[in-house]
Amino acid sequence: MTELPLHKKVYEQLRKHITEGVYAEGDLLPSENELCSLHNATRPTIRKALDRLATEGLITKQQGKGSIVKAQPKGIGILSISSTTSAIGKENLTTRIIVKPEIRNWNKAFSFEITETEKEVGCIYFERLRLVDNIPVFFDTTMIPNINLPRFTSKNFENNSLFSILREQYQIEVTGGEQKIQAVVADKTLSALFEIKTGSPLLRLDRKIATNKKDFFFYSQVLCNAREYSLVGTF
Amino acid sequence: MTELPLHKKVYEQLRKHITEGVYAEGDLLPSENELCSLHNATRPTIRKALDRLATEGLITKQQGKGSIVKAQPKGIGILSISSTTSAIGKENLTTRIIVKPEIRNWNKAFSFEITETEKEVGCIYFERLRLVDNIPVFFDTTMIPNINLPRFTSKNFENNSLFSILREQYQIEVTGGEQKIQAVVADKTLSALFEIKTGSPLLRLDRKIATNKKDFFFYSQVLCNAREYSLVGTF
DNA sequence: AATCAGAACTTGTATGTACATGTTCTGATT
DNA sequence: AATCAGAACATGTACATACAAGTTCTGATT
Repeated sequence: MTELPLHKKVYEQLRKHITEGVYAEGDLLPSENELCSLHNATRPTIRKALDRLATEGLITKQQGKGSIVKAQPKGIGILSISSTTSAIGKENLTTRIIVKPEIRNWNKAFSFEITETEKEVGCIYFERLRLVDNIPVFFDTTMIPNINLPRFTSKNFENNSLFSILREQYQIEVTGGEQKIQAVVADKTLSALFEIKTGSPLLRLDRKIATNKKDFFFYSQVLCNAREYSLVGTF
Repeated sequence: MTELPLHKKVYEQLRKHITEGVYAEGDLLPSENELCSLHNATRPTIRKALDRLATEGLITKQQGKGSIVKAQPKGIGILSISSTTSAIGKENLTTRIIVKPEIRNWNKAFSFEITETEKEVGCIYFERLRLVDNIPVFFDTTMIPNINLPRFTSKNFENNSLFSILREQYQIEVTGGEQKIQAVVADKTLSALFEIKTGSPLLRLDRKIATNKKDFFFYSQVLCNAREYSLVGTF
């Protein structure tokens, strides 16, 4: 267990407090100097945490006034946040495994090209359906290069998020990634999964996810019925 | 004309050099110390510029090695970048005005609520079709509160981007915003505009755009035929 | 010639300081 | 009582410094 940098700890705590409602929309966060004494840190350190919150759209900063907590986007923050669980909160989210984790050969990861090494080792493949308030909202397919993940296929993804498992059991942290977004229409299979009409519009996100392990990426494709829950992001 | 902060100037210059190809994909940027002497700045200042490039996905930083220029996303970077022009480059983009700028009453800005003040002053409304290589790719509707923008409706949007006009003639800078993304299917009107079949999938982006003028937002809805050009973003 | 320790680089984290600039409150003056 | 200058406090920018930790090159030793 490596020690988290101070500015990250401060960021995590503030973020948690904001998302959990300790500070309400429109509230002022403690001033930078107050946060300094709270965390035994100096302003540059505190400011680094606040800057990140600002670029992620959780607060706005106003010179002379302070850091103001922004309205929490009502939709699904999957564009900037890394995991579905943190995007909508655990309470209403249930998961149904459609295809259990298994080893497969692969030549491409959706619309992303993969390296020769990745092709050789194959991938761990699984499909999940995520329901919000018992309505199917996401159908996601995940492909992870089959390197150094002993006993991975036997893990249970119903109650634990993929990201937690990677972090806690394999020390793999998600550091970022890229995604492509398209609109598609539901075919027979998808309309059955989402319980919608064939021809209904769906969002498709192809994501290449980067980690703290160099050259270790994994890939996921998310199909999203964004009728009730639209995807939200800040820029 | 207010002086730009040093860290922003450094950021702008590096960004320009990267997008213009002075540094190729995979190249190392000059080290932080080299950039310090280049710009007569100190490391914290330089690092602030580099950090922004990193969070925007233009570079990755590797401890002990340096700042590596990332591959420029091939798709349309509309998710993180603010204007269509900068998203795909001027060369291939042409604009067709569907509805010329005019004053209208409004009660909502697409899926965003607006304030009483905004309702009272009305909005400047216009619709544009953007073609990439002569193929219709974007259809956007813009609504701008009708405050302090003299002679705005007579401006020409075919050759100048909205963002340039706001910046150069009204000193309004875009500072950020939020957006909601949905998938929709083309109705009769849209299928005619995009020259596609009725029922084809389209992306719909509702955007609320924040500026340096406090409480001054404007709104745009972009419908996007993302079949050939998928939307790309980093996170 | 191959190996390996270490120097010389790189970025990461954190402190301390100084002054500029915008906002809010307060108290003396009117 | 209302007004307004200024104190107090907020964030914005920038400097200088120090050490930690990862990467790469180099040269002495084997």
